[in-house]
Amino acid sequence: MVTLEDVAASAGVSRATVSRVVNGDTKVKAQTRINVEAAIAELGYSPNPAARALASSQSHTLGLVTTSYRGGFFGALMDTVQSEAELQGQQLLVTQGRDTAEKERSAIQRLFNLRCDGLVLHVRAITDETLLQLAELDRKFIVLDREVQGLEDRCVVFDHRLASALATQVFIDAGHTSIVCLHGPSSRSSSLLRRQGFLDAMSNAGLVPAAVLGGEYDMPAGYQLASQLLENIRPTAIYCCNEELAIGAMLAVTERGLRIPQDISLICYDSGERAAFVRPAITSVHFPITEMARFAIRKLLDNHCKNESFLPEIIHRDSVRRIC
Amino acid sequence: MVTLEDVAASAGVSRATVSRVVNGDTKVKAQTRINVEAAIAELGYSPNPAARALASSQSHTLGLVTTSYRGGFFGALMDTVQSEAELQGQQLLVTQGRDTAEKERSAIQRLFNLRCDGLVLHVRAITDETLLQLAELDRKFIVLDREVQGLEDRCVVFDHRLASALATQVFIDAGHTSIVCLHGPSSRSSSLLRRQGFLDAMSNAGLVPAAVLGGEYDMPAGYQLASQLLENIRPTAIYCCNEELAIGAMLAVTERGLRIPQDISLICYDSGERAAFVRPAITSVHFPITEMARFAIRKLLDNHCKNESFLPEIIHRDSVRRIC
DNA sequence: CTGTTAGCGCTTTCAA
DNA sequence: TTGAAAGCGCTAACAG
Repeated sequence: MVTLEDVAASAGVSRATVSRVVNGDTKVKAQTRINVEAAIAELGYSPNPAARALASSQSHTLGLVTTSYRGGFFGALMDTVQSEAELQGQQLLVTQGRDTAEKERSAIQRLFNLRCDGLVLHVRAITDETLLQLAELDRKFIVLDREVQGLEDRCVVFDHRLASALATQVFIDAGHTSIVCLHGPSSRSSSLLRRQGFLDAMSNAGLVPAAVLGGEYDMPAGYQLASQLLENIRPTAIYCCNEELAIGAMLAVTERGLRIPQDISLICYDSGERAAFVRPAITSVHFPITEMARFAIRKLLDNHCKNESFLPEIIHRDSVRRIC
Repeated sequence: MVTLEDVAASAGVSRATVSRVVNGDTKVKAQTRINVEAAIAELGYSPNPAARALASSQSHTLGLVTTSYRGGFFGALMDTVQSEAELQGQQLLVTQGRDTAEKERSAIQRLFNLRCDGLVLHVRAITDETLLQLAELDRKFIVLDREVQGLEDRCVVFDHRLASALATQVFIDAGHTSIVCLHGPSSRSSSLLRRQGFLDAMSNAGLVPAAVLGGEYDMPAGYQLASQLLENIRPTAIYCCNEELAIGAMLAVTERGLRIPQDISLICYDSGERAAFVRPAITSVHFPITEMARFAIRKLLDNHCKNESFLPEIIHRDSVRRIC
């Protein structure tokens, strides 16, 4: 491997000067810079990150802790976070928490031991208290999609309850009265909030839910819940708290020879992964996780970053029928 | 941050000794080891990876280049590769190639510039030639699911053609004669091989395909191809070259009021992500990508690793009906 | 079994 | 605007 020293020798300058041009320091004579750059190109020099990290005590490495790697949601998250990190000249280390507090804690610990400059945390199991402790240790991190009391300035949040209510309102405005809600695990607060938003909108409209069923946030759950539901009742609208649930429900609905939206209307919570790509395309409330992730990275690297707020947005597609 | 030196001072030994116990060197007196370990625990010492990398010229970092982050396949790949890497005490840097040769090349370059000790490449667009050149540069890498002429010892491969033929044979053995094949993009060789395997089995059995349709490897494509198909013909069996395609096809089939497997049987190529989890569970040929990925990491770290071969396996589930 | 001693390749004062 | 020099925290011979 060619080193700074090699470049310095080849360009006839000191190592310090090469370091300056590599790091874009302005105090270098134009001609010197040109010479050095030529030497770099000729030798194919690329700085050794370890040496750089050791000397500067900055690893230029960010960490991301997620709940799991499975599901479309993760791909989108990972994609955005990494693109943004690279844009800012940082590398990214990713680790999954696998839904237990202990694993999340150790993942975070490991990433800090690896000397990450900062972490984006998309975690569920770990307690607020642990997060608070971490903050006191002066660790740099941002919490994605979770509100931690006392750490508001480090949280990038979204109003799931409002978003959910808005989505439900679409059904109500279209004249539906027999509406069911399929939601995720009660162990997740964002899941509870979505369910609550649904209930808000219903009671506001003076409506009683046809049913409210919960399970995992995956396709089989959607399929099963919807199947079980349709054995007993025949609602005109189903609201699904994520995309996987919605696709599972679609399968169950169509399997029974019912059509969407002619017989049953559908709306889901989405992160832009698949709702738009199935047929019929599903009308949804957009959960701007990618925008939020991008903002999280910016915030991590720039302390003066002003807080941004993310508003729910309804995306009208083809899965809602208007009832006269 | 506490350093080796701090630990050495606290334990009353030299830095070399601490380094020895940290690295599991055997030549340390039991009592000394205990003292040092106590000091490490007390001080909460964790080695600085940059210093370690600089001194040893080993980064303990592996790289993974994938085509994309989207789709269930990637999550599974990433999950296995990372778990295995961690098991071996390595971290993992992941980058996506995004399906262009140029991006794949630069991703690989970047990872090597970052001083990764080795790379797992799951790439499509880059040419064999480029890979060959890389090998001559003495870069350490393993190519996943692709056969490169002259680089056989660095490739972890799977016989897609055979696997696909085996899957098709299941239909044939069950008495089906009107079989269609839904395959992926013709730009991918593994996609072509799967298609070819289907044709092999059909012609072996003296059967003519009811249809052979190709498109993207995703759910919308599966939905569209199957819909279009069912407008015109009514086969008794559909073979899908991946899981997404199969789920899209299921949607189209059930939407028409047809049942699986009563009216139409289904088999798909799978990587263990979803075929087992939809209803009915889809009979499939298992593509052991996780096993292959795990092996790739081992091979990367152990040159004497003997080659392993991965055999296709049929997993019988509930989507195939026997025709008398 | 343990300590001493050079570096690894870079950044960063401090002078010049 | 440039160079000299002192580390950053660790590993790896080499002695002892």
